Amino acid sequence: MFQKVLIAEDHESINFSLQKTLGELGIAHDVKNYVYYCDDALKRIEKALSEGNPYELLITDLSFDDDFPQQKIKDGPTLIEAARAIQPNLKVLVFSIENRASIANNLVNDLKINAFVPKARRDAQDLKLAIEAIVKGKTYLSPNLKRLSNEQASYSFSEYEIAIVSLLADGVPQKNIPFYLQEKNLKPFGLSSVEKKLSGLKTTLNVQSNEQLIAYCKDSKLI
Amino acid sequence: MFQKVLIAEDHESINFSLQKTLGELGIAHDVKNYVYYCDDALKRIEKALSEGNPYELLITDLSFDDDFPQQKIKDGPTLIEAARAIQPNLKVLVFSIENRASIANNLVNDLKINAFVPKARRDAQDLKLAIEAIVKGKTYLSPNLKRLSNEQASYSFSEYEIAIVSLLADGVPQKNIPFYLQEKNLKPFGLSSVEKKLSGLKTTLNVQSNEQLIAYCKDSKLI
DNA sequence: TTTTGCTTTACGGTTTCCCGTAAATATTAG
DNA sequence: CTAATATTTACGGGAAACCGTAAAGCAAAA
Repeated sequence: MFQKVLIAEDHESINFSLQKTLGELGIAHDVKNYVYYCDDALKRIEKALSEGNPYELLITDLSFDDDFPQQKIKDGPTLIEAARAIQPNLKVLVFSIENRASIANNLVNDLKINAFVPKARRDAQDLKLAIEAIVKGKTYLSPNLKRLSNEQASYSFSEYEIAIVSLLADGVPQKNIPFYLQEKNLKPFGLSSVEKKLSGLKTTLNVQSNEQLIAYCKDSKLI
Repeated sequence: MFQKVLIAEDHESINFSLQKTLGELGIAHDVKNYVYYCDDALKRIEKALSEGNPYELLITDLSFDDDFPQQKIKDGPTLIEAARAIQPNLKVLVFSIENRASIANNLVNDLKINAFVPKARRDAQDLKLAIEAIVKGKTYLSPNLKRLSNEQASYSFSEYEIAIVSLLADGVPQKNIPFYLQEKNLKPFGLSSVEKKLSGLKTTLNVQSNEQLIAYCKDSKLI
């Protein structure tokens, strides 16, 4: 079992229960090992590393509430990247309210996280299973993750497509979109191309109107 | 201070930390006083009442994840109504991820809840302040609630307006909306009336297109 | 350079949306 | 019951969106 684990979680109440769960796994309890800000987390990782007693596991949330003073690192993924940059062998467990399997998969693929556990019913037990799996060198994806019905069509939007849809959602008339695309150096920017792209998106996602397309994108948190 | 408090919270980890916070306030710890389902919560309230030892305070979440077996009561507001129906003097504290002041205010006005605390930084301290305020007979609205910028324009949508906007978001062409409205016995259902209503909404909310209107409604969680 | 194939843009016809006005219907007052 | 008013619906012209096709632009290969 791990001896040295760092918790980065801004919500006081969840931070508490993480401590309790670690305690039940026999992991030593030290007030210095749970922090409420990403910046503090990175500092601890640096310090522990320089002292020759590095952390073995980082448990972090994905999103952190803004607060004063402004933090340099504002979310979990950025923290993970920064931490791995100075300590590549650090294991990472993400504990988040997010429960979409696609998000978890992307984190495993892109940031090579070792486990993803959503905040949900029986999440404390879930955490224990995840930590035990990591100890054994496995990657753990919680069975509580929800594979959404629209995930089959979980078409990956390009920057170009997101730009168009965002403009629509901001109230820009379709016929004016070329102007804004050109401003952002995105091409093709012709009105015909915009029309074709929107038409193609609607076909791909099986929606009938621009309105439904916007609703879909909002639901998928694409925009 | 309260002697008998019931916790209704489906997330295991948050349930744990609530117990810890209550303990720090000197409230007795009993495994029967924290439940993971609304139905269980109501049963406990009934039982305690019939035994002549009723709960003084209910701490509940707003939304509960679905689970098997299906529960009769599926969310916090419904639980609060049901509980107050059998025990009108029960104090209620809502502890939720929701942090919009408008939602909290509506709960205070409609369901007469006694406190609202959002899950956030320092939420454990916030909970203590809330409970102490309730003990003194006060209503507590957390200072961490966010008064959104669009809240000034937080125009209250009628069932009729939500129906129209929902149809649009479902991909129904504007010209077919009259048919669906008639099916739901909503009037006026003439196409002209629909056009006027949408036009009026866009003026009121200061948006330029149907697409932006849908985006606004999704952001405000109206649909 | 020319050819070939692909991407992007332009164009035109049709449909839908938008919006002002007028007609029809419902509601209320006298 | 009639008149007055408000609400709802119908209509029509103009703008925007939609969609297929053709032209133009561009890049790689001959």
